[in-house]
Amino acid sequence: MRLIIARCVVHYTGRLSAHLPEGLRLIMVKADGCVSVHSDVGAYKPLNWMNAPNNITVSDDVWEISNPKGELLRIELKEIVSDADFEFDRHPGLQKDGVEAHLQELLADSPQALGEGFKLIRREHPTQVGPVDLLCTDAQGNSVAVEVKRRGEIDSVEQLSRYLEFMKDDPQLKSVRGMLVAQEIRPQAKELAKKRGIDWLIVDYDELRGMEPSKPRLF
Amino acid sequence: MRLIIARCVVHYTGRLSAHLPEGLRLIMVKADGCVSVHSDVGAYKPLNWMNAPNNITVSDDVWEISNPKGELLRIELKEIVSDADFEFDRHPGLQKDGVEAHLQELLADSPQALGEGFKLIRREHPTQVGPVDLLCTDAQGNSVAVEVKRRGEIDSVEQLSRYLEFMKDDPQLKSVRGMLVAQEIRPQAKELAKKRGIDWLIVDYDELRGMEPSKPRLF
DNA sequence: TGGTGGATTTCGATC
DNA sequence: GATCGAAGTCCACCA
Repeated sequence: MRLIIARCVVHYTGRLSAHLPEGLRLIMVKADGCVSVHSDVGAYKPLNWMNAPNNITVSDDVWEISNPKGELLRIELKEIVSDADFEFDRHPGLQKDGVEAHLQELLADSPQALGEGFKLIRREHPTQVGPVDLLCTDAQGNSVAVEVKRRGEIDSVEQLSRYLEFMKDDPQLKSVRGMLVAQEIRPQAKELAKKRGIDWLIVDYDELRGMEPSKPRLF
Repeated sequence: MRLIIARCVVHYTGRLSAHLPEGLRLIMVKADGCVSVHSDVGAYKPLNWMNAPNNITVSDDVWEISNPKGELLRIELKEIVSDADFEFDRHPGLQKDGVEAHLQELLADSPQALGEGFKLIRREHPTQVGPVDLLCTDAQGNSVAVEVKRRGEIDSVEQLSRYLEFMKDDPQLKSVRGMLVAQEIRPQAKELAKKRGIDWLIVDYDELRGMEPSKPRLF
């Protein structure tokens, strides 16, 4: 990884045009050819960037980074304050816990959290327009298509609506209804769900993790 | 901006849990207290990060960065390869050109670009599920709900469909129809629009910029 | 290779 | 502070 602190002017043309007037910034060049320009504010987003694969040409104090999509990043170096290169070992992967997949897993283990008498029929139930997260039956034995999200938004309701549109034609299923389950649901998503006759439920991740599974797990 | 190259172990707990085993990485600490951890791959995303505002406590070789939302980033420094600090001037802003807001503005100025006899009723017309970008009338005086996008995709059609779903219940509006306007529209979005009876129109940004406004602007 | 859906999305505007 | 939509979103997965 090469780290350059330099006074520079930056231009990007591609999906839009963006221009940075002269100023002191960090230019980061990674082992895979990625280039990013950082200011001294904001942890996440660089001011400008070019993801790999890139073609980098350097002539005098002008860098031109281009990619096959026709995007171009042009960096004019006015004054270099620092220039350092470091050799990194291959990065060991990042381990994550608590994302949607895990939430779905917990609910599959404890379908009673969705409602009394709920039973899991199967996970990732296929439809013509994609898999439904959880297919359950309620206490009355009617089918319930469950869409699991970390955060429920309007798109989640749309997605579930599409599934239901197709599932209602499935003679195997008995009067299927939809349920959006998330740790948090936006008001507009609730509005739309209501209009579409879709139930919604807020669940607590930590609470779920502490629940007794309806069936003991194998590990 | 402080740049540390170090062999380190990182843990994040907050919206989820994430763990990085020991490895050589870049730790970036910005003037506003933002902290990010970068590997040598990928321009855009840090492996871990904490956006401002943060509380940073350092004891020996362990950094603990916490924020008011209860998130915690813990960095255990095993070996420091490099540690450098730089003073940046205040960042001059990034200028962007060609984004959706600007496109909407141009179309509001020149509604005739949408069709002969088109007139603007208002921008950001509210519905229960969000505001419609432009509400116009066509030459016949019928309402047209216009969704403006840089790039029209399936979601854009879904979004416009939702608006229409609610607008059709509005007695104020006369036989409202929808129109998707973008610099580029995906084939699948055109398909879906056609199926939904929604018109679509490709507009040229530079051409629009050169158009005579239907009403002169005040600046 | 293109489409789809998730993300510690982030970011900005608006209420 | 909450909410909502855009983003040069990025990214992984899968057909």
